Amino acid sequence: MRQACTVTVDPHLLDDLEWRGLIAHSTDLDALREALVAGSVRFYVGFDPTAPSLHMGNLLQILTARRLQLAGHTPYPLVGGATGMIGDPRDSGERTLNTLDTVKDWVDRVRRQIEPFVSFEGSNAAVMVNNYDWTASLSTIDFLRDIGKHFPVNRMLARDVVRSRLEDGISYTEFSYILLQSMDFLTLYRDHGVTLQFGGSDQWGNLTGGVELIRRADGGKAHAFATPLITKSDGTKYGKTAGDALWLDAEMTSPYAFHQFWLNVEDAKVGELLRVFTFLPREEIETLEMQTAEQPFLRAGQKALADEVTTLVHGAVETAQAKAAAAALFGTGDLAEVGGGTLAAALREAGAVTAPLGTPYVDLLVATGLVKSKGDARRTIAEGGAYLNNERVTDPEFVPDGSHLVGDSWLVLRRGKRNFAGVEIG
RNA sequence: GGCAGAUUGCCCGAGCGGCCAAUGGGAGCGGACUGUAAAUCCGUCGACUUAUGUCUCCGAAGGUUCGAAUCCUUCAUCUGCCA
Repeated sequence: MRQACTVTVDPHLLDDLEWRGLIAHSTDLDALREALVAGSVRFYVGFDPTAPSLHMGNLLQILTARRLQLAGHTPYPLVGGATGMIGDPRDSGERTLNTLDTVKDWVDRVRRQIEPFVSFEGSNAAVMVNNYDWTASLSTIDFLRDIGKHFPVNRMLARDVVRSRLEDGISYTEFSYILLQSMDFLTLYRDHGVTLQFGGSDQWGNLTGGVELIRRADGGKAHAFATPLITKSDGTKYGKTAGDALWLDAEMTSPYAFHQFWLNVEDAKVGELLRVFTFLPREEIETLEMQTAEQPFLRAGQKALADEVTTLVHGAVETAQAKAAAAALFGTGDLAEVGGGTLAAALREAGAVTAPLGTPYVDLLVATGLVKSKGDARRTIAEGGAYLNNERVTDPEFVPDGSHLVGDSWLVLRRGKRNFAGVEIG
């Protein structure tokens, strides 16, 4: 057997996953439980390079992989060099294909983002794989004979995603995606003894496709489970609208913005998010949930959540800086009383630009990116949503002068309640 | 290949020669309330400008007209039916 016997596995892993609500669907749960207790299970979870960075939804999978590894199992994180070329079908319609160069670049970036979350050492060291390696050279004939033969089209057509697309159309390319992902599982099963795959609940069809392929092709037994889709309490996705996706890349979503995102999570979701996105133990999470219910204004749950997740993704140093920045900007005290160094750091964290003294306030708003045009800036002022140094600005012609500087050379701009940006005069 | 229909601002969707920067809904943004929450209410939502002005815009390019998102031609893409 290829199972590593030197690793001790945590027998309570599945209970913990269930308590955290991480198992939305699964194949035979008892069989999975048995396997997870018997020894180190080799498992895989795939990430398609659909953007230059992974996002919040992917983080859930990465952390789940980490949980499994910490419990003694062996991760095979997969980057979709091949599947990323094809595109998973989605309800919103046919995807635009990316070029090979783009996909390759994104594959590298995605791989580097996953690496810090798993360990590549020890007897259950992670093994990074790329499905391009066994897919690129595959011949069409082999693919159709060895893989395609096991997929009844009537069943493929019955899948929800496919059915919803039949009206508007779906290309053969996207229709075939499930074959590629299923083949990945089969390949990893054959070559590496991987017997478990998990993914988001939208991947359920693809997950079971692989399990079934292993059964049909090799008569093998494999497992799969799907993690839940995390939505806001009104049922909509987080970061669904363009622009405000929560990226793991610090260049795309600053650690400050990342920390703020978690801090602003709605009360009703804090418990769920703590269970899913942090490694805090059960008792601690239950205490935080209780505090959130009884004294919601303290936002103890949100604070713990923001600190934990930001530390996981960006490290303790960045987290401390994000917190310090928030404390300086949202603090009740006078901005002038915040130390110059602290203020400067806070503003750089929140976003800062430089401009000469005498620049009209409207232009400063545009320069910081708080508004997207001068018209937008004037509108915001008219709506009463524009502030300088925490005081509302009502005059659209306002031009800050030397008397407005705080922390030596800074102007603190704010739009609405919580969007800050700094301007360094120089 | 033939015939028919579609393509509207971030999304969905009205408009079918002037009153259209373009109804309505959603998302977003701001205000009030509060806790950097949810719900609710109000406002806002192309750009420049801040004027009762200019520019860009209704798949793309041409054309008809005093005037086009609206009519015509060609092209592109999608859908359906027939080969």
